[in-house]
Amino acid sequence: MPIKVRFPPSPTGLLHVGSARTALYNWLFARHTGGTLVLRFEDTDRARSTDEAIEQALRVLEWLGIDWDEGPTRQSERMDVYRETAERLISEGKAYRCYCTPAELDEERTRRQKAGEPVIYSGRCRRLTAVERDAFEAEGRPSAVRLHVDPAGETVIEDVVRGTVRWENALLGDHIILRSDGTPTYQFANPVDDIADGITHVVRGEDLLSSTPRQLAAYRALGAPEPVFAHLPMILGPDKKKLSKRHGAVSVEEFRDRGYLPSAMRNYLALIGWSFDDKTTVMTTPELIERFSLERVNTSPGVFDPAKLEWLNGEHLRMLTPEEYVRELQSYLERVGSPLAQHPERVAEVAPIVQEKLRELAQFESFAGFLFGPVTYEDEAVRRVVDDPDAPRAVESAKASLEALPEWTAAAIEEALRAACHETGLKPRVLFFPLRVAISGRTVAPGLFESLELLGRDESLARIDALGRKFTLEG
RNA sequence: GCCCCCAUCGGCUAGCGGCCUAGGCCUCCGCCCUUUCAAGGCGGCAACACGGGUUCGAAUCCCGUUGGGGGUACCA
Repeated sequence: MPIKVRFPPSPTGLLHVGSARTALYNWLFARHTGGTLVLRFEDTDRARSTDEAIEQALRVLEWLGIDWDEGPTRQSERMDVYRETAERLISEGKAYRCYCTPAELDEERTRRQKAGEPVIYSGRCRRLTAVERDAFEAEGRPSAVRLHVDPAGETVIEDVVRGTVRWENALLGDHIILRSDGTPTYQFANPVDDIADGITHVVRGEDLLSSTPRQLAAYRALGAPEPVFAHLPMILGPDKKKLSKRHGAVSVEEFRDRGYLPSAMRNYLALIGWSFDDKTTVMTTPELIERFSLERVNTSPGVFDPAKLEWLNGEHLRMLTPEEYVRELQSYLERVGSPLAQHPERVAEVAPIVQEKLRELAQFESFAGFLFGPVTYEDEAVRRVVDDPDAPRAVESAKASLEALPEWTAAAIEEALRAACHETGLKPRVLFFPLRVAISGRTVAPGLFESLELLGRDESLARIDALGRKFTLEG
């Protein structure tokens, strides 16, 4: 039987890395097996669902390169289906109307809680006589619809990642499938759609494991074949708590905006809860698709580690061809509205000398901005030069050799500067450091010789002069 | 309270009874690359939660404890 999976986010907030990982696993599984992926928005909670959230989710999926084969559908457009299905269940005696008020339900809950009993619905309204029911209706009492869950026996699943998991049916209670306003609950809309869509594998977060028996009760009531379940371990914040907005950088778009590559994000996300073997870390997306399997998903929750993502992004940045790198960099600069985006030719010239160092494209502006316009000096960098007794000599000698240079290329510059080292007896690190600060204003920058070449002779010498004046003034 | 899940270095993980004096990656710390450095190379610190079993033999299997997580909604 062909495999069919789905990713059904509820558009009630930002799609964070946890949901993105779930989407990714479904996608990898579908692509690996040649199956089908369905995208569905579960927006039955009208109060909390927003169009903005849907648009955001779509943007994230597009950026991540996760495409789908069917949908996106919206549950809010299928309200009549859920209602009709619930009605049918009522007429078949598998569901019933419940007239209990929130206050009554609340009271029952606290009473059971105190008594140390499982907190489930008593099933009181299931036993209502026709007369009692008519009375409630006449009274105009609102009613919800509950699914009658047979308390006998147990519900057992063979979870692909967790193995056998079982629940006593007596501990389930009759849950609500249709609210009193006529809208379906997740416990109902979700299985109804999964059945309608012919979903064969339900791959989702572990937070949904406990709700599985309730959904399976719906499958049974509807006489549908059960899907295979795979509950993925949760992704936790650094405090080992469930991921939330409180944890800062967990919104996928935030990483996109800092210049992360989708391929790096996919690689990193794939590695929380899954591994290929004991050695492989860096993987391209085709490799991920080729190697992914639900059987190798592990059971324990994982902490989201931005540091490793950052490292991995550097790896993926370096895997790009020079041409690809320029394209990524230029489009990144445009997307974030960087002024440097105005100079695509310059970006193309500079890109090769930063590719080996950057971990995030967002670092580009501070790392290479000095090649686009005037320098701004970091206090720290200037101070270190001013405090260096050898600096004046270094600058003077370097300046002399550079001025005499017939040809302004990185190779010639390197040769001249190394000769200057030899003449002055200064170590390269000592002689080069003030030059780096002079042209870039920073202690951390791309390669010195390449930077000088790109900057041009006049500008380079002007900056070296400017720094020289700085320490005749301050030193 | 009740139900379910989980438990290897600071983090991600490998390990599915002997190959483990526990391997890889990130982080951190050193050293090297007669150029800073966030790049590269080399090296180092660092873990089987605890207690009982089972077994010739347990990180691996079973039970319990502890700890963490999730659910227990007319949220998803």
